[in-house]
Amino acid sequence: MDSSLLADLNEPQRQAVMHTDGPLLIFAGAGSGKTSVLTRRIAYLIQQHNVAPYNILAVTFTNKASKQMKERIASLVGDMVARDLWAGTFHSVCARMLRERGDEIGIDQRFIIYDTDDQIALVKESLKELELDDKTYQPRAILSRISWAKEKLITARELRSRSEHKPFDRGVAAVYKLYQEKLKLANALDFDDLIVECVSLLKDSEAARAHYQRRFQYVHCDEFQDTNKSQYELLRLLSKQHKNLCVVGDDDQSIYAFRGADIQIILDFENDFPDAKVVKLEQNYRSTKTILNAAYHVVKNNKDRTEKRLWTEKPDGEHIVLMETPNENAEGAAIASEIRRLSQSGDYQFSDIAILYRTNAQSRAIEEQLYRLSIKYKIVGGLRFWERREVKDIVAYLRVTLNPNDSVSMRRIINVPARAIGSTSMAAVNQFASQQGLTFWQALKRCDEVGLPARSRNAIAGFVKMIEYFQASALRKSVPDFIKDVLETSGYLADLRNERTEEARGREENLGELVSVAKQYEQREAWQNPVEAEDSEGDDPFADVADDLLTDYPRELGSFLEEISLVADIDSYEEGANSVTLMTLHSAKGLEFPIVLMAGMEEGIFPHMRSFDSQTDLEEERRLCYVGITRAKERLYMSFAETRTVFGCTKRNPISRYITEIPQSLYIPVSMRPSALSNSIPAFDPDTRRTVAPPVPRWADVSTPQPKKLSPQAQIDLPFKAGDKVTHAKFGRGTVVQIVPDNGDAKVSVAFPSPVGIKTLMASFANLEKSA
DNA sequence: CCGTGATCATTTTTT
DNA sequence: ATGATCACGG
Repeated sequence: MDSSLLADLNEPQRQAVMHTDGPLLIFAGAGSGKTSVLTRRIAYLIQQHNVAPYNILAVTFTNKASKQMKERIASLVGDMVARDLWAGTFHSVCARMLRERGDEIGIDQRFIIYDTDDQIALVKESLKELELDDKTYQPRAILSRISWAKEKLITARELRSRSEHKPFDRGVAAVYKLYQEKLKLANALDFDDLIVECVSLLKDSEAARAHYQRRFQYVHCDEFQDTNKSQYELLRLLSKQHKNLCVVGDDDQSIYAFRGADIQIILDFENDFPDAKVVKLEQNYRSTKTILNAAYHVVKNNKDRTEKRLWTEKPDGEHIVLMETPNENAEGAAIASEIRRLSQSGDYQFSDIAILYRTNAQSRAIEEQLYRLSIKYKIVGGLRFWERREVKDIVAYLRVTLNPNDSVSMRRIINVPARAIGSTSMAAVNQFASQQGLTFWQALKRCDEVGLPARSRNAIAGFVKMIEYFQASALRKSVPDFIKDVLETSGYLADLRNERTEEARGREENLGELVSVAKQYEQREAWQNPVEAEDSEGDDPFADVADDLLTDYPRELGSFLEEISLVADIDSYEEGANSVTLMTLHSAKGLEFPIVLMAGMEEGIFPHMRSFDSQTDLEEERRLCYVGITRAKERLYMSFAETRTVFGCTKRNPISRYITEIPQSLYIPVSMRPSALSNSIPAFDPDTRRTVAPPVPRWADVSTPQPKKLSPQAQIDLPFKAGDKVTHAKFGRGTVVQIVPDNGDAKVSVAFPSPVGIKTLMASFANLEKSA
């Protein structure tokens, strides 16, 4: 067994695996086999050192990463053994510890988790109560400040005391305080609280501290460069007794400073743990020399990094292709046609290809062009399922059923669908509640005592009755059945059906999807978590909550809600289906693809405008670029558009500075544009931030040779010409009258039968299909 | 109380 | 461009 665990490891990797006792810092460059080392190390502990899996903790940032880790460890040591290993995200680990032991610091273990929308709602409420103006105190800004404080373990009180000369922080501190009270009242914790409260638990409860410190003989943390102060504190507390803290990270891939990740933590680790062993993994097993070279030349421009350079035994590989296009539609078209070419060559499948961009908004133009060429794609992120209105509404019903004191969810649904409980009634009930010192829910139940017209009182009484019915229903029904019950009984579905719009149809479908998600959950749980499962990472977060707390408590519903509170976009990403993957550069971290296309390599897009005035932010963006480049195994494309329409107005962006940092010998510029300007590729002048012609233009032709003057049709690849019959989704069949080129797109005039008449449509939006 | 229309701000990244 | 919020009138 020993030999198989260590067999195919290189020397530093082997050292990392075999250094079991004492703190260990592994600098793991991109593609250096980091996950492999981490999983082998854990397997090694179990098999060679007879450590019980129960005594090992592995923390990651995404569910996907932890799931993957569990699977890989299971394949090394067997399912039954791996079951007892505790592997999860920071948030899920903390949530679980708080469910087990939260009562020791006064947390009701049935707490629910508030997401960003809920948080915003709560901040708005607080602002109103404090009579603070939401223009000077924008809820988002307040919230991010509160979050900033929590990540640094700064309490409302501390924030206030250090805000002497900072009027904004004074306001924030006031909101922070009230916000926390409201959370408490709703028996809710926000994302940051999960960590913060867990740290409190370990600090303030002797018993809990002793329990967990004894238990966790070995603590591991993946993506350590992304940890913030509170998370680091948690790791230190957990590993304090046995002092076996193993962290893996890469300062060059730190891209989450905006949400509190502190790169300094990994850089200071050796100071905090003077006896730490440090291992550097610098051999890359993923990318070609060209790609690695490019990545290095970009990231080396950062000042705040430890110098290191990855190397590989792989060949030089293909040149990077740099594509210039007139606008974002043409960029999408160029990407799409290149993807088609690659797949037709037979060397690559769609699933080998990823398109990465800085912001989600960029995906639309690309999607349209992929769709045009019938290239299958899937998107990670963007409009998320769990954030859709209808889904959130129904989830709010579930939450209220579980916990009627969840004020945010209550407000959300009390009049959705409309049941004649408007703001006047709400205000009255609210006032009554604070007068009598009641919760909102208690006040609702006693609405007869509120001075309201009978009509309103009846409406409220009906609502209260409905919720009470749901509470009973939840106890005897399975989660999916219960959700169906809610959909019907609340009238939500009926309301939706009445709308008879395309949009409502879509919403209805999403709700159907919600039911099937619940079904899947139910099946998975039943299969994975036989009733006795005690400490298996079987994901019933209520497994350890004292039984007396749970009488009359629909625990299945509770754990379902927990699971869906902690999902990330990337968690739903699965390899397999043969389609191109589109996602943000952030989501791409940790993944790899034979072919990567990075779109929108322009100043203002990437680096994003918002980072222009901060050196730190620009360096973070640069690391993001590094992450993007190093996702590629074989071929890398970068594209930029000469003009781009953002917020409805068209801008001209200079080429990204990061491209200019890549040695010219590594890439081949390609112009997808017929205009005269295309004779020179713009180069970035760091002084003026403008593009200038390079000294020696080096041109290669596009894969399919382009004529000097491209007809607009060919340029955007329209499958029809004047005189052809086409079909439009709304207007039906018509005849193309005229095609006028329009800056990489085309205006197409189509004659439809009356009463529609002649319409002029933008080709890229109209989705015209040629018909016989 | 509810729906409509106007105005407005918004878009970086996410557990 | 799109979506959210707000003011007004039914």
